Amino acid sequence: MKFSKALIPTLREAPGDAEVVSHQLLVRSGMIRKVAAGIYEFLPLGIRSLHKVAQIVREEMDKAGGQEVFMPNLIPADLWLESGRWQKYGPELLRIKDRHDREYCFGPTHEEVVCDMVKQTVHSYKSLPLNLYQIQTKFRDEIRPRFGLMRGREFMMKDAYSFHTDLEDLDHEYKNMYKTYESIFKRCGLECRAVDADTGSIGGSSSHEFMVLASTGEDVIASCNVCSYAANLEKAFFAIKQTGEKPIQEDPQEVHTPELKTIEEVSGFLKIKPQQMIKTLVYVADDNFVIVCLVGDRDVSEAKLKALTGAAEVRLALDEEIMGLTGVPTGFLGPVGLIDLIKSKNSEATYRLCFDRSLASLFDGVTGANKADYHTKNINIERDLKLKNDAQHDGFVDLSVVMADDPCPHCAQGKLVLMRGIEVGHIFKLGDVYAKPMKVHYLDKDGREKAPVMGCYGIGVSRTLAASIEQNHDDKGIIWPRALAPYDIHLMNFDMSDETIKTAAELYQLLIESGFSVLWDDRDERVGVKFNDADLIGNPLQVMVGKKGLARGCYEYKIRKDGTKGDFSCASVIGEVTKLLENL
RNA sequence: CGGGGAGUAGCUCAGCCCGGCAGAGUGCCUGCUUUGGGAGCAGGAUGUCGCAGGUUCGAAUCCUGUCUCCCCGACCA
Repeated sequence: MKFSKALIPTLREAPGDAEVVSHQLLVRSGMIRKVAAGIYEFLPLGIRSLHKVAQIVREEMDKAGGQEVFMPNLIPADLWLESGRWQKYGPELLRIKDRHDREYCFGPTHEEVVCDMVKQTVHSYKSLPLNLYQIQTKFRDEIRPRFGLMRGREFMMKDAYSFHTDLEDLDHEYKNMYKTYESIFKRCGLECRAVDADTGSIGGSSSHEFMVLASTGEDVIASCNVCSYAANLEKAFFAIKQTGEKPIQEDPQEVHTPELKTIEEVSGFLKIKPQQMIKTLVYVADDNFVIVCLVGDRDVSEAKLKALTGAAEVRLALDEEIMGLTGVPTGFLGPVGLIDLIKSKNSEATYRLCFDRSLASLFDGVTGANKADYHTKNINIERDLKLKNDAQHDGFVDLSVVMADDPCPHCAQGKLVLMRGIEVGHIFKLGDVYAKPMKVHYLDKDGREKAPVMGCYGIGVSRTLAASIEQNHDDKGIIWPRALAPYDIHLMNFDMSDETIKTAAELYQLLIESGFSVLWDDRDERVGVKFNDADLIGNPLQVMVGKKGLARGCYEYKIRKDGTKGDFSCASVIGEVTKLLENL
């Protein structure tokens, strides 16, 4: 492509609404433009790179036995009513009516449609297993789209759905997809990590996320510095430290703590560490109270709380609600005697008391005395709460967020390190949670009607593009790996003399005929302008034609990634270019 | 939805407090000069000052309403 004919509106400055570097560079390099919040158009350069990601995904999915299909993104409400998600899904689901007042939604995901497809077409175990995938635009009406392509409302996604006769076969396909995802992201040149993930509201038994490590990532992952353990913060847990401390065995003792409500205030006043305190928080999970006790310096994971209670929404209780439930002002609650207190005060309320695993290694703790302005010292879990100091005990549940340096749950030596990541892929074992309500079934060998077990596997195609830039850029612009670059070669002529232009034109033809994709900056611009645009756009290899080089019988080149410059003799250019591009 | 901020030339933004000809830089067009890392000179085009209403002789500027966008939070396969 000749630059002079191409629509490549590069910008010197990034638009003010672009916050993260991938968004800034995608806009500045003329790849995308915003049309509305979270909705972007792809210009010629952008769509080339997007297609590269899609093509890698397609090739690897096909290699893994997937079959490409294409489903509508306008989906009749009937299908979503059948699965029950029409009611369950919130305002994130964009609903629309046609001229006959029939209801539809824009597909944020396609379990319903693919189930319908399989229901209509598969009737025998002989047709299974199946892995059907599509690469298509999704729409989710996100509350707050942000960060350009990283969290758009409309975005390109590869979603795959597999159907199996049994769980064993699903396990096999899950591993197959896991490996396929590793190959896909490797081919995209991304440093990627698979982590244990929360299955969230989609349900199912097992789930991994594929995370691109980047400081601008929206997710936090915890990983072990010794073994391979890695998990999303929503799911990560830690090993219980065996402190070796023995309880002093003194009797619980009330201490006067006037107006001291927070962990910091009380621990400061009593000159103890926050780790020595038992924090007691009251949550409202849908319409029920859940009282969570955990070690003072830790935070409750609302994701884990949701998973434990099955609630759709959880929030901290208001001060009035806590007073109404317990009669104790916020800040002075403690687990000892709390249930009796609630029973006497408020027999109507539905509530639940949970102890986080972090408490399993706590001795001689301090907690609220369940009356205003008093705390209690010398609380021992085993003696005073009748819970064993042992995380395996039923009385403890996992409700806290891990912290940096927590001991790894999988190996003896490791500590957890926290880092940020961008979720580019997610794989799930779904089981029959969609197939059952959608009445998908087939006949097995014995002629019995059965529901297939399903897996589902997503890749954020447009997000992968953004993630690549987050991971590969410098202050000049994008540094594309060759696999995703819009063009292999960015050709420039240094002057507009007849000889230089003619030589450049011949080289341009030769490179194309040799199978390279070439963007030729043939504009009558100064060298600096061309270099700056070339660095901004970030194609892996720049090739320059100019009088000085030609006088030596050479073309010049620069490798975008590391700035290496050099010459190749005009005669051997194809061999040299081939060699250089092999490593880019 | 709560809190904060912004909408003025393609882009970045000034002007608004204190009402009085619509601005700068960059980009764009023309010409000349220049040409190895965002050149110089000269000339030129470009605006529903987000939208609607109000106050006023007069509104980008003051008032009211509204829409859009951004940030933080809540939310989120």
